Amino acid sequence: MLQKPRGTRDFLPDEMEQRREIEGRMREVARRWGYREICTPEFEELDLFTIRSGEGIIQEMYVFEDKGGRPMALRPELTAPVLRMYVNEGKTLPKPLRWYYFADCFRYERPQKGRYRQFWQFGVELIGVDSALAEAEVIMLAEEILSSTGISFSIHIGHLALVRSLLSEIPEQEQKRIRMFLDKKNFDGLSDYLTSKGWDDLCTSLIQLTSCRNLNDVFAITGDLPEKARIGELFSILDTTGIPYTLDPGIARGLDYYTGMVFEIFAQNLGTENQVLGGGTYRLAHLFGGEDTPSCGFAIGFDRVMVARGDQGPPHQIMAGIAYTPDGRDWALAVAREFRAAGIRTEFDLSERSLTQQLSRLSKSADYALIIGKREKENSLVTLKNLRSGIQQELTLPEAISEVTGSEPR
RNA sequence: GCCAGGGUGGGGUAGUUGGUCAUCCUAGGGGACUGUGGAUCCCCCGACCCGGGUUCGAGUCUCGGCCCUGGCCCCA
Repeated sequence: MLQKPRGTRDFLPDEMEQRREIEGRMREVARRWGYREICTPEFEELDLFTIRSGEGIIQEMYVFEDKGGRPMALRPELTAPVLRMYVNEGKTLPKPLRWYYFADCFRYERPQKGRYRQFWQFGVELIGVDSALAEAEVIMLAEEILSSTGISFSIHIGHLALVRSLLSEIPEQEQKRIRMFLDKKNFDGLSDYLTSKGWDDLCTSLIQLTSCRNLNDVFAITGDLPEKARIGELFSILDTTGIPYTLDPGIARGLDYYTGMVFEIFAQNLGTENQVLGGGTYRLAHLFGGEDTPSCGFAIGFDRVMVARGDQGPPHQIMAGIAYTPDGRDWALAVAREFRAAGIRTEFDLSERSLTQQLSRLSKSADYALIIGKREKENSLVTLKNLRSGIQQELTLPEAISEVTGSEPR
């Protein structure tokens, strides 16, 4: 038997309805904040992804040649495509741009809990504005979107300038290494590494810095920085709004294009892959041939949010089923048409069996049964039976529709 | 790429030191039942992940592969 490709999933209706429900909540929050949806191609020229991340990521991607021999890749993420799109078509639009996307991405990696080879990201990009207020907006939006999904999470916010200020004397390559240790909170590894390089004196201050949880302590270690006022303003805005967060100067993010604020959000109820969101302030447009443009954004791992929620069952929708005798079929078809026109989910019996059997089937899935036979047809009525209470009544079609429409989901 | 544990009908399971027709529950289909449901009874459907090896004989032992779950690495 054929199997689905490793790391991919099939979704049955029960799961799909839950996913659409959560996706819808995320879209709604983004809409209320003035963000509008965009869409980019499922695959792009390979260069788009290697320009920024190097050739090394090729082995983590689905790469192929098209029939013209052009190197292509299924998108492994959406920030680069969105910024490519901005450079191509968005340059002349009034700034700032508020865009969001919900789309699938592909990475050739070892599947784990909350990590698949095809996965969905919900993300926003705020393009063309460079301010503490913009950064605060993005963080607040992230908080509100995740809150709407009902999961529990914690927000960690950092700024790359903080660690960088202590490393100004260190060559770029070694800085990167050090940031990796800090990001993982691997202090032993850090200590060994710094000792081997003869920079022992840095170790204590770096560890102290990444352990700081308020700005005064941070600046006591770093001293004055050019970004001090900007950082102070960001956190002061966040404090004003009362949004819960943890200051975390150790956050490094994996990529070089981040320039300032960086933040990550972690969910409870997940395994090792517990990060559900990552983002920050970055500059990417100039790499794709555009003007140097400040941007800020984040991406949510949608599948991880769904894992963190757990299976809560699909949202209930009122359903009516139509059971009929052969004499009533024409009238039953008309009734079904009217129920559907009124927005009611309505299933028409296809078994052509006895009423007993039709009702038996309906009792498992439907909230209401519409029983239609010769009598109903002759009087242009319907018999509406509430399958939960067992109460049934003969009604006109409009009466039946308003009875069903007015009922509450169980 | 690495490590550990797994893979028996659609879902969940039993299967002894290798030895009849591979167990049970559930789901699904049909019937008893052509104007009133959930119950009951009966019937049906349907599985040893794939391939090689050992053996008279493999669901069971062995090797390789595939896939699943979790962890490492990585994480744009």
